[in-house]
Amino acid sequence: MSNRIPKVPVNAPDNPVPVVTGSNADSCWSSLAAEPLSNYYPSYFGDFSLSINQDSCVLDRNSDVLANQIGINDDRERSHFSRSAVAYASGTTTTSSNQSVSSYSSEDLPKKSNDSGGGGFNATTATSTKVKKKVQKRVRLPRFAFMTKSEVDHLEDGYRWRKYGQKAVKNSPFPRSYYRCTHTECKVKKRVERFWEDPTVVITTYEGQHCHHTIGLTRGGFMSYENVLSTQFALPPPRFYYPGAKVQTGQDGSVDTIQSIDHLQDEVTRENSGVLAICNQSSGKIRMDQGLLEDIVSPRPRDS
DNA sequence: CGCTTTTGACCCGCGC
DNA sequence: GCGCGGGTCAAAAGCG
Repeated sequence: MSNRIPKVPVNAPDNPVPVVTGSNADSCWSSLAAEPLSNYYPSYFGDFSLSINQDSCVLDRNSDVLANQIGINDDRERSHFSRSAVAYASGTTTTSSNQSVSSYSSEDLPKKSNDSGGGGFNATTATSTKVKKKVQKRVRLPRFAFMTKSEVDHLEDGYRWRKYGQKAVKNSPFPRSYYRCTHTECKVKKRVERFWEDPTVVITTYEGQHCHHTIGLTRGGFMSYENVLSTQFALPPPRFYYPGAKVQTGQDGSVDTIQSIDHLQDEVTRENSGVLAICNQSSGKIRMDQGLLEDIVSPRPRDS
């Protein structure tokens, strides 16, 4: 991993408002492109660059490159990807083994040859580890990340997650939590951490692709956006909106401020403004407007 | 009792 | 080669 956090942000904006926004993705992207502020936080996100302007904060990689990396070849899908991506990153192979690909996780690595227990390893374990090194290959699955203004760290997204680790992050007062999907054969992982520059913002990073559907309705009764993405990773996550966020509501580029979730939902229903998902700031629940599912699931080109 | 979270130790890659 | 930091493991503790 190379996501070293710079000790001091260079030319950091005085008051960044790190929120993903923009009801019109094209204009959102163009406005960001006009003022790429990624060099404010160079390499902070490793595979990501970070773009911040007054209204938004987006983790991004070049969408075409990313589309290639995650295997979007169709122009139509690529277009959709480009329009609606919040942040994507792709995995990189970092070792030299020519064995078959495996991700660096307990599910994929050979199990320890003994179970001496604990997080510790005794001499026997160390020996077996040396053997394992020869066949071990470290690969990152495709990842995407997004930032959400939320009071709760772990946003409910319709899947069940088991926390398997927590680490202090260098130069950040906030720890990073590691979650793994509880589905038996699913290898999707997720990292959750608070943005060190703005503690009200949560950075969520998904890695991998669910091989199953969601557990259904969440406890709050909201549909997960991932429910409709469950079979295809190569689709972007929705953008998240919260009270106070600025969204472009007019064709002329006019910007409004979201007053409340209900107000936003109203706007979604009435104008089909392109808002894809709403993150309830206090509960952290992601609410899906089912009328907009088609905006998320790009129509697949059909031969017939 | 089964599942989840916590937590300290260990592994691994990378930069110096 | 060594140290640092991110990522993971797995026993113990917590919880419903």
